[in-house]
Amino acid sequence: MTTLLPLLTTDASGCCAPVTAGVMDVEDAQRLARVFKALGDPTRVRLLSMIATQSGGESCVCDLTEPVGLSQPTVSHHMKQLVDAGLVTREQRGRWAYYTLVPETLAMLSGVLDPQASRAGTGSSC
Amino acid sequence: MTTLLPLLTTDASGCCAPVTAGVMDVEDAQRLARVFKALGDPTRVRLLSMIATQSGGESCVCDLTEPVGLSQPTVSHHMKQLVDAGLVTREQRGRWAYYTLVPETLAMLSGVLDPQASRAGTGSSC
DNA sequence: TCGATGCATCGACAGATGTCAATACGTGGG
DNA sequence: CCCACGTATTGACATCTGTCGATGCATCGA
Repeated sequence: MTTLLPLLTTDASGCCAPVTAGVMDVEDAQRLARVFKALGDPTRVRLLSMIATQSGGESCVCDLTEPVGLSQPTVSHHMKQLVDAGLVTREQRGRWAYYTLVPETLAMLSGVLDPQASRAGTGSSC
Repeated sequence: MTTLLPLLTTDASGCCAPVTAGVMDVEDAQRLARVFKALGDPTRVRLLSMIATQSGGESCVCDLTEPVGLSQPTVSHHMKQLVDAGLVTREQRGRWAYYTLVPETLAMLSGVLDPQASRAGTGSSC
């Protein structure tokens, strides 16, 4: 599991290795940053919030456009960002496109950021 | 506590309120997005990782420039972003500027994203 | 079959962002 | 006091991003 505080790589490979060893590699950083970037817009945060609070845990674009106060194409654009980041999934049902959160992605991010999960590696036993 | 899955506001005010009630308000979303945006760059994620893995939990710019492979002004720029987002603190000691993680901010984000913490409000008891 | 509806894509545009070289700022040493 | 060193700031530039109106593409109902 990757954690952010140490931001250690998934494998606990090198102990007492050079500074950059044990540090998240470039690819992992890119993947993580891609997801965080999707969360880096107030509108998208609100969209996620709306989907999450919606009874049933899913929403269609038509439910989201008005409360967000932006045009339908803009909302569609944001939803695509969230889908590409793996934060929500899209399901077409009839004329409507329903979006649902991906708890696994949220849990992954939560774990990466959790300071509690980051104590390993801080030890001085080597 | 704010959680992201429901992305509910801090106060559990409205039950069975209109759709946008219980949803994170605009200001909260802006604050959150601001921090996530700081995490939305691979370089900054790596910088955080390096600081976290550094023994002592702090690093100066001179330690970060070379492993990141970018110019010193660019690293300084990124560090300012991280400071402004509340993810790290800066302490000048002699000629060097030391940066340290802010565990509280990471914990806050982790809590916001944690799907486990978001079950409240999903109930159908009203 | 045809029109209406929900959503995505396109094209355009202003503003934000990441990067660097050059320069300015502060601190410590001689 | 002045110089060297670590860092921050500035200015410039290319690229990315958020937003919209217009349009295209399915799907459903009549």
